[in-house]
Amino acid sequence: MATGRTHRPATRSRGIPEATVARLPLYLRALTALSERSVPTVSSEELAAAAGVNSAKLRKDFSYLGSYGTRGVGYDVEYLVYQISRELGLTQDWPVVIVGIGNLGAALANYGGFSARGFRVAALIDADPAMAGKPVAGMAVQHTDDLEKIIEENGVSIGVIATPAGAAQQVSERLIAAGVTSILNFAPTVLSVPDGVDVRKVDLSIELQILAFHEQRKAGEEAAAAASEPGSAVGGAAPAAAVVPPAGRTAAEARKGGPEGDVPAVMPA
Amino acid sequence: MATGRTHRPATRSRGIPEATVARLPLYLRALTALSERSVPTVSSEELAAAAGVNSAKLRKDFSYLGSYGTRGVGYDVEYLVYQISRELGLTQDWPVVIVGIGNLGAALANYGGFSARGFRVAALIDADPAMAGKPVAGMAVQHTDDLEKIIEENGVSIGVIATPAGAAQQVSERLIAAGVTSILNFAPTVLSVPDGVDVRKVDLSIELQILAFHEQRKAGEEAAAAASEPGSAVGGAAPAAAVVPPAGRTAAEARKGGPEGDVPAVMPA
DNA sequence: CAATCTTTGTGCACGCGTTCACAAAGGCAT
DNA sequence: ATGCCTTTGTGAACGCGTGCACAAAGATTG
Repeated sequence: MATGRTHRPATRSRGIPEATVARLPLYLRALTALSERSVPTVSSEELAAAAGVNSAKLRKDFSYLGSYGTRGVGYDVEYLVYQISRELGLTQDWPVVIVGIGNLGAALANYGGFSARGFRVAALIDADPAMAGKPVAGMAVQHTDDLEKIIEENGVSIGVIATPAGAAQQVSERLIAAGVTSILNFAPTVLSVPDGVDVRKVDLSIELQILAFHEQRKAGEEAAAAASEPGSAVGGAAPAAAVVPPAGRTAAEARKGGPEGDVPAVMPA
Repeated sequence: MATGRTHRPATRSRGIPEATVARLPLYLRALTALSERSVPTVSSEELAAAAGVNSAKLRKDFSYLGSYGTRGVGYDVEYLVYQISRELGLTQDWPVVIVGIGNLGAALANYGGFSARGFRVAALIDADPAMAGKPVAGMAVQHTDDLEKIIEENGVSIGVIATPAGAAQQVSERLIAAGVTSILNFAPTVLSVPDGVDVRKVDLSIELQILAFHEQRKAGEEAAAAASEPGSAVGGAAPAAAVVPPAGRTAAEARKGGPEGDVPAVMPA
């Protein structure tokens, strides 16, 4: 289609919706699996099933990248792998540093998924002098003192923070000052960074808490179906109200009931 | 406001938007920190800043839970901690099992953020017989054979999968058959589960790929600002196009150019 | 007790993302 | 070459989430 497309680059190049970008790695993974099985083409329906999304959504996502795909046939697997890789910037090599080599940092260093996708762990950095020099994932841990030097010498622009929460902000500032412009943060803190720096956060306990919310809702509905006792219906198998509300309130306490009226039941008089 | 609230429970109890639920743990963390510093009250503005969100959004989020908060003053920290904990189901104890005790599984087992939030690691399970009995995080690893028994005896409803991708689907099926209804999946695969089972996925490499996309865009814009050479502008410091497009295409290849016109430059004739 | 000041709670509008549904496009069989 | 059949690409409608802006509520001060 080298014919009628001279006016769209600006619209599309920066116009790929964030939600679509977040799904591209998913498609890429599914396509890679198909590629390894030497499947030549896939329909949007098949690929959508493999990636766990709606086929219409997948087609719209691909439409932002361009018109790859042949009507009546589907998409060429290899070609699409290449296009998505290129769009995501995976046709080049991204050196990353991991800061904070505790349990999680070590797990990340050993994680095969990084190198498989064009990411190269350039260095492991830790603040503990006792860690310095120790081999983790076949690589010697380096001390925080050399952070700036490491970033600059390796041209690192992506940093992974796996430190305790208390150290994260300071580490991020040093990383950014040294030239890092993208951060993947595993520390349970909100990082404040200047404009132009991207931060993505992964918080393991948050995910569990979201699951707990839904789990509780399921249990609550079950119980509500059996008996509609407002005081003790919530919290299926495990004993509810292991925590009592704090006593630090005075006026507000008496005034406000819980949302369902089940709080008074567990509130101390 | 204890007066006119007799018709809302149904609207609210199941009406908390998913986006709000996902932010509650964030608020909870910020509030816990304030609580430890013995701060009695916070305004929506302050709390929003601490949680890294917009204050209007925070107030709207809280409004789904009920009318906690006092106009002119703010929110009572302790009271809010309790309300959010209760809403998230953290006032009860959730036993979880971790399946797959590799680097990541071990890191999760050692992760303090779980027990701090009402989650209790009930068991560590691995398929490798050599792992069985080994202590990880002060707990003996158990073999997959006993998975069902462990789930039932401990009343586990939340499972964490940290196995290789190939084993994840089968593990999930066994977990679900044994009674688990919520799964946190770290394996890079799409799990297909029956209705009523919640799955949340965390994929470390996907997060990095999203960062790489933005990183590439930054580099591309920089380069585009300097020179507007369409063939080689993309890919700042690192050499672009380390991967060449596959040769498996015939007709489609000639027909379709890249989105910016930069594909022809790296395509083999 | 009245006036003022602070901060919540929310109605409203806007924009993004999702989904439906279908016309256009291309392969394939006859 | 023609018609049929499959699948893409996308216009349009819908719904959710976000942010603004303000009225209502309560504390506080004189």
